[in-house]
Amino acid sequence: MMVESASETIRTTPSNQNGVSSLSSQSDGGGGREGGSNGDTNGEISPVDLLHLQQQQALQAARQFLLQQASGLNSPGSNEVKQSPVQVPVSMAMMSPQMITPQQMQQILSPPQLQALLQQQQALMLQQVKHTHSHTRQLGSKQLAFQQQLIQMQQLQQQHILNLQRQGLVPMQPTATMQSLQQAMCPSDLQQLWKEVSGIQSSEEALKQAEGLDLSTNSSNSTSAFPKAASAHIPLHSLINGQSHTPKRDSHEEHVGSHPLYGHGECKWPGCEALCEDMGQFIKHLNNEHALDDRSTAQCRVQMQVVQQLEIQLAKESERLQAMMAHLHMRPSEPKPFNQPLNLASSGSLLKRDSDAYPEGLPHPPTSATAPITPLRQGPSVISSSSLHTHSHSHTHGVGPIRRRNSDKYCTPIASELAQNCEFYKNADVRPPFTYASLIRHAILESPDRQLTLNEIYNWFTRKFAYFRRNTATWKNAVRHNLSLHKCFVRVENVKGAVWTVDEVEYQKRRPPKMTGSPTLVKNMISGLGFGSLNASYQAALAESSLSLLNSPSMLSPPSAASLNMLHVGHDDVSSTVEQVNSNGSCSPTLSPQQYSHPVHVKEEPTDLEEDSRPVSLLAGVTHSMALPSDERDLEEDLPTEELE
DNA sequence: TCCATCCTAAACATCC
DNA sequence: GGGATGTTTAGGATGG
Repeated sequence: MMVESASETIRTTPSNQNGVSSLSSQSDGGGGREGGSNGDTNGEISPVDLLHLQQQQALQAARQFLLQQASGLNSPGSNEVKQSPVQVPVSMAMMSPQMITPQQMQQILSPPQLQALLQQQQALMLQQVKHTHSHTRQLGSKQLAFQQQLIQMQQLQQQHILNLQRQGLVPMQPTATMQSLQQAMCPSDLQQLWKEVSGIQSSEEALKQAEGLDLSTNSSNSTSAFPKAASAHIPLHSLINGQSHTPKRDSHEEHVGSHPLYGHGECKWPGCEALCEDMGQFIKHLNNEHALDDRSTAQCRVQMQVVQQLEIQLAKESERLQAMMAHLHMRPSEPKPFNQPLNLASSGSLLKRDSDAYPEGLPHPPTSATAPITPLRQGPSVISSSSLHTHSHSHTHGVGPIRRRNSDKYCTPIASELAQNCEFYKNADVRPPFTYASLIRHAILESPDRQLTLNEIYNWFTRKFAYFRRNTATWKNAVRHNLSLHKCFVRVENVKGAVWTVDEVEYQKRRPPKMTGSPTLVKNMISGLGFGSLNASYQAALAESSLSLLNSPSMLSPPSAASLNMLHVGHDDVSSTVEQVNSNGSCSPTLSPQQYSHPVHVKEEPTDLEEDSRPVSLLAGVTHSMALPSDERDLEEDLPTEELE
């Protein structure tokens, strides 16, 4: 909406055609970059760039508007403010604080433009003053400018302007102009105004202007950004009282050696900048020049409103930042396998899926067997890479797999994913977003004995994933290849033949660090960063990264039931841990301590140094990880190796 | 660009 | 001999 408005406004200026073409091409729903005039036809435009572009065009619109305003004001013999041919609402939309920061407005407002705008408002205020203060002398231009700024900082309370409009004195356009200027006025502008005003304005006038700003005259403005109790509606006597304490406080702070109004050898009173050699001189200056009088009171009041305005601006900017972050972290165009209707198990999960952040009706991954796809996890990696390109490299042979390696990269909780999407993966020809190694490991750890024959691994794959019910030669070869290649998979011979087990130590060795930093940092990232849009699985992984530390007996109290629940479904590593806990706690019907120690025979004893580094033997390496106390195991499994050391 | 990781393909060996 | 299993190598792709 704002983009379109910008285009409309900018179209009035041929010099802005560049901005129009590029912006309109982006505002038409992603119709491409065929505009081409901006020279950005080959590169991808990031959302940040788009925002920047929009703001630049907004600035162009604002400049155009101001120029037209100035030209209208400069028309000779014009006593009334002319109605600009520019579409005012459009321009105002462009100049809203959501589009232009005060700094940018300061940059675009050249002195003549600002002067023209002020002159326009001077004319308005002149009539206002004539009406409301008939006894008042004609004010100088700087006084008027000051008064206008006062009014602008109160958002030009509508009641006040409506009164003028009823008198036919003020058209709508200047109202919007002042509002926008007020929104865009930066502290330096105000400082300059202060400087202009402070030297000439009498105390009486300042007081009158301040009185005129009282919100009591604008009480009908329900949308006023200034809380009455917090800013302009503060009774004057209270201000005076507050001011009366200033010298006493100053004398106190003199001993301290610092003063908020004193810095770099000069007075920081708004618009003053008087040079003071030392604090004593400054205090003297403060008491003399900025003593309790009407002018200081008015200035103080204005300063309050400046602060208010900045706070409002900050709130708006923060809101915009939130929106930007939300947008950048959530790409609606991404395939969202976790939003599948088949995601039956997730409904009751404690893990809140990021589907909440999506509007209804977004495309879901196909479930047909004709187009295997690889669901991508929603996580940091997606933001940086997967969202910008398809991430769907497809080989020309065989299964046509799509690369996926995020499970290991970010320690995707397979147990959580499978638990919540098991039906989906069973029925849909969707490649699971896990590596072969992680799938094999999960299959093995999921088995009652934590050991599987190759054929049982095959069966697990085909049973769990529809994707692996075809092209068996390819993925079975890959499974065998992974079993042999990775040292974390240990071939063990038992009475039934060769089985495969998992050496967790080795598995953790080959896993990249999931999250560096202190647990506090991780926890703060989860809780404080506001990444509600992040995939809950990733959040769970993060949480587990910290919980694994927090669960340490020396670190924290036992995890809550919710935490345990999350752990159980949230991470393959941790789920195995929980299983272990359950087995030791006689909650699991599948595992017993005896089963861990059932006789198996190592077929091939390792001989190289690396293998010798394993605990005792291959079997010992397996049993080592399984026999660890749960807390230790948590630490070992969930922490990067460097955190363990 | 380099490197680590992952995936796929393929060759080869061994065992049943 | 054939199939299953296991090992190894090679090459391409991807991402840090």
